Amino acid sequence: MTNPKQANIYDVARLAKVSHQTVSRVLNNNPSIRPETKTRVLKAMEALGYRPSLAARALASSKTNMLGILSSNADFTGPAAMIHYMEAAARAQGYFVVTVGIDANDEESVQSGIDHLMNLGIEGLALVTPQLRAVEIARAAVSGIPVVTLDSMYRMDELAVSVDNFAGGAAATQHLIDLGHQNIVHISGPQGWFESTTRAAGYTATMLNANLVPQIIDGDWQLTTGYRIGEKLDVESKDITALFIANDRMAIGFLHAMRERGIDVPKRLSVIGFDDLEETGYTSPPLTTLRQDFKELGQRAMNLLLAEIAGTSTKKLERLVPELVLRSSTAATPKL
Amino acid sequence: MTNPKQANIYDVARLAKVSHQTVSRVLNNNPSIRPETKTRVLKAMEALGYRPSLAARALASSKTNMLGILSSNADFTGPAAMIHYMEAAARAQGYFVVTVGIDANDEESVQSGIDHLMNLGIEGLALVTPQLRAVEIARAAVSGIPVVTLDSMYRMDELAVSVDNFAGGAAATQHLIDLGHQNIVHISGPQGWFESTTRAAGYTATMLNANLVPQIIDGDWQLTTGYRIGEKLDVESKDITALFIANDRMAIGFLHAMRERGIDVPKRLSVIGFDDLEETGYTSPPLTTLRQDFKELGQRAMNLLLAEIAGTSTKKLERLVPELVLRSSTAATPKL
DNA sequence: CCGGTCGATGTGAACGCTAACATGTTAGTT
DNA sequence: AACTAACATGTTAGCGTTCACATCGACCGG
Repeated sequence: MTNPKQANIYDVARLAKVSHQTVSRVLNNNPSIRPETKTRVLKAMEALGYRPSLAARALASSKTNMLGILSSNADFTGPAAMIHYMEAAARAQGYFVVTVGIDANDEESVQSGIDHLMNLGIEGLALVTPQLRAVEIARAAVSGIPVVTLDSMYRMDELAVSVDNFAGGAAATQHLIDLGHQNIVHISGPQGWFESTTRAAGYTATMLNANLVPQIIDGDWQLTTGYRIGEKLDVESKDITALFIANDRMAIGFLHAMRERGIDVPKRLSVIGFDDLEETGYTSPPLTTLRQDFKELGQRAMNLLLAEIAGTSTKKLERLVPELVLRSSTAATPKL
Repeated sequence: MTNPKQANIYDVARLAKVSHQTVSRVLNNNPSIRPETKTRVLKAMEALGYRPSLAARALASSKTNMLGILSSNADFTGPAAMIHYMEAAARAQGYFVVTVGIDANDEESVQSGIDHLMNLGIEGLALVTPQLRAVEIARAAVSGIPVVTLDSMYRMDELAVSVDNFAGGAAATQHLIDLGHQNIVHISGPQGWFESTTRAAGYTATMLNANLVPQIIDGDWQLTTGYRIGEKLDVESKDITALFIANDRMAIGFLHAMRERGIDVPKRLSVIGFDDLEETGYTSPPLTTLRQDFKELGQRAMNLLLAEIAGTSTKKLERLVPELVLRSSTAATPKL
């Protein structure tokens, strides 16, 4: 278990009776090397327990093999799954992923996070920060390396992968309209988030298109906020029959308030959420919602970034359409 | 925006009219350097937009400034929060954190994850893998650097931070006993997990201590499993009045089943969970549970690791006691 | 007023690799 | 049989730091 000094490329070369450069060639899969020589070198490496020094490699080739992920701390579930799959995709191609968590509302925090990563010499960056402002700051602070944004608006000149939140918002709204609802309220996410504004836009467009009046209540993704809005929402006098709530966490809180108030979901009131958290299959009633595929999202984002780094990039944008998951929180309007 | 070649230490030296070594000294806060010279160098760096090359540094000093986190993919919420705070703590001390996600049930996956990190030359490793087997493999595959385990069993010779799951299991059980329950069932986590066995042990010890008979049903952390167990649990003929469920996700599923079956929680049946997920405040009824402080856990683990690396380590073990959060899913036994 | 010590800075080499070019060897062409 | 192309390998330098040691001046005590 003692550590008799890590072997280097010269030690391997000596043992294999070749030059260090040949060892380097084996390391880098240089094609012009005799199979016989290659095995000899490989064996020497094995025998010495040789591990190439990434630092030396990075220094000599100015390729760090490092990627950065900037991740905002809010809402752990979605991003966490995405990052998990992004890391796997990157590692499959030999890259290391350094994740930096930031407070997206604090510009200073975004800046220092980016600085940290730039000091590392990352070759590419993924932004898992759905807050508009954070993405702006980050993009401005970075230069010379490709940046992919997850869950953002579409800009043709930048790499981005995102759920089509507009389509999702529209689908949710249309689902309620199809059930006969007219008085449909939307509880949105906080301002400054891509998802908020796009989902709300999908809702608004669909409502207007059906000659209905959009009504939006500002939310902030929080479970408690869904609950509080549920506590005091004047369902009766306004005769609201359905709600599209911008995320499942708020919807869970809202459903709880309805239960407490004895308002029957879905008989009296239909509720549809967004995200398809695991627990939404087990709320009472189980929540109808829109599913986002975080795994797919993460993998595609990483592949986009890797392709751009490798210079084999063909497309810049990917867009995933969320899928309607029908459960028991929506039903035909009670007014029929 | 063009990149006229990154400045190096010699460029800075030339501009500041000092030797490159003096620049290096400024970089490393060497005390024996005149304040005047220091500012001059600092100014030169500023002017050139100088960024030290981590690769060169690592090569020359054999200090990579990298830490690894091995994280199993199951259950994103707890680990994700922990990792977030661990990264922040590490970054505060200038370290970079590379997180590798693994499938803890696949030995191959654990091995290759560790390999990846060892190739990087990490100076320390944190294991966020509550599966016994994964921790064993990881510890065996790593040598020469400190390793901290989160949520593990206590071994005096290793760094570890953990929630005192035994105490938590005991507290949950005692709470139910104090309410007058005698026929208390425990739904456990999967075998092979630290948390599973220790929580169950806390339950068993407390039951026996009160001269009650422990009854354990094997679970697996999954929400659906809680639901399925709830569907078919013979509450009536066995006259079960209370359950201690090893995590909140299963408890949420279980509560849902009770609702469907018309079994009143807590009047007929008391239920207590473990974790204090955010949504447990909004289940019906709100769930009594034990809270784990993931932030604290993550920070302490990282500080332990950093102290060990720095050689200023004083303690090896930290243990946090989970806190009982009283809500509405437990009540006095109906048989009084 | 001279050797010794300390503080501030400089010099050369080393870290472990890749890049660029050089060399030698084999085989194909005429 | 000589000439070249292509392959396989070797040689030298450099990537941007830190490390170990050398130097230089100023200050101190006897």
